[in-house]
Amino acid sequence: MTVQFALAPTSWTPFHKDNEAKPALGPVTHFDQDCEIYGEGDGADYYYKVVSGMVRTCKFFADGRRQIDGFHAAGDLFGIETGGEHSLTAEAVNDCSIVAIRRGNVESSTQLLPELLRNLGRAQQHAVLLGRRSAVEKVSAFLLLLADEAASRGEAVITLPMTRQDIGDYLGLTIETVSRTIWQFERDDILELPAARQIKIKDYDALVDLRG
Amino acid sequence: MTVQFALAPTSWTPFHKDNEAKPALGPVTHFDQDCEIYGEGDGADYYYKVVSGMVRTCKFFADGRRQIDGFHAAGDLFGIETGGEHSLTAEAVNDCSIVAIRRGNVESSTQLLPELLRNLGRAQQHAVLLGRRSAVEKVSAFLLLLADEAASRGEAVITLPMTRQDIGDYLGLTIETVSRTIWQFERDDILELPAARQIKIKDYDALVDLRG
DNA sequence: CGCCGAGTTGACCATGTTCAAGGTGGGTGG
DNA sequence: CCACCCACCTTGAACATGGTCAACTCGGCG
Repeated sequence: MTVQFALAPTSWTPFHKDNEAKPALGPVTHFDQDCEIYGEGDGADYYYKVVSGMVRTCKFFADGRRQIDGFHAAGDLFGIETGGEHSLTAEAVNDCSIVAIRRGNVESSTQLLPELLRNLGRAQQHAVLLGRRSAVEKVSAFLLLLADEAASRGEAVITLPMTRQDIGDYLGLTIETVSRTIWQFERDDILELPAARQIKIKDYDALVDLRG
Repeated sequence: MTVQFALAPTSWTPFHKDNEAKPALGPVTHFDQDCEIYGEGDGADYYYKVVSGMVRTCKFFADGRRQIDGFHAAGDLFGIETGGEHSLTAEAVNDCSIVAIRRGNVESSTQLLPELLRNLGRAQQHAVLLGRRSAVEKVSAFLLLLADEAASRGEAVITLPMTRQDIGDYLGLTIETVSRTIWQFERDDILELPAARQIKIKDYDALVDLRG
């Protein structure tokens, strides 16, 4: 793994040089897998947009546990904070390209709003997913999310960018439970697993049922 | 319980008649305890602001389980949605007064933004609280939230507006577990319970420790 | 006084965690 | 091209946390 530093605000250069009321964009920066994009407590002068690849935002606890707050795919905005510093850590799930956007442009508010609403809706959905739901419900809900995304890209098979550990930390489950649950789905002829990181859904409706 | 209907959009009348660029406000409406303010699937033409009392937004499942997404106190905005309809149900935790604000005023965006950011931050915190945390960690985190709010109002004792069931559904725990955990805290001299709905924190630091 | 809903307490049990071992596959170097 | 290695994943068995079910207490209100 190549060590890389987070986007340095000092190296920021405007992308749009005309008078359009567009947000000030930094250069597209590449991050290798598992690289930190920003850390908890870093100044939140910029927010970020995924160009390609996938980013996870997460919280680390003193005992080493980790809660993944969300996965962000191409087009998603992340790192939008209420205070002056980031409350989560952002890392590259796989190799990815990111654009930094300078915060504080009031004129960008109207463009920001829809993205912000989307993030809020997702965060709420995530909370609903985590509370008082069984492993089967959590995993099937997660797979359905991925399936819908894949379908919207016209893909019939889900290719997982993230590890079982990532999934577990997102769903509040151990890797063992995630593994067992997925295996159970395969046994029940709901899924097909051509490879470890590939999932083909054979019985979509069954998953919808199991989600609860 | 008096049955009351949700704010009827048809009965909306402007509150501000001058030319100020303020959001169009509906009248302040009162809701009795446990009344529904809006339901999942209702049109989201308005969002709402709590004037007094407390509101819970929650998701109901087919099997009767309920996940509370958040509690909203005086001054809080709720019901801000990404789509055309509400994805959650809003109910009055206790008797409360609510103002409806018409959605779609572009000029209100800049006023909406900070509230939206706050809601996003809270939702993220909530997700972190729900995933892979023990009952002790969840309850202590919840009590600390309440304690800080109470302290900001200059109150030394927390007065709970919500039932144990509400707390359980917020934290993803059963009422029994909530009850046992709080009782354990009292036993450990961390809390004092003058009444069922009153909590005095005796050892704040211990709670911070337990929160993890 | 008795009822009723909210809360507490106890005993048992199920789900998911923990710990431990074994498998698999992609990449690297001989 | 094959052997090895390592990270990732899978599988199994014991265990613990919190859920379930049930009984009981408490306090407010008719």
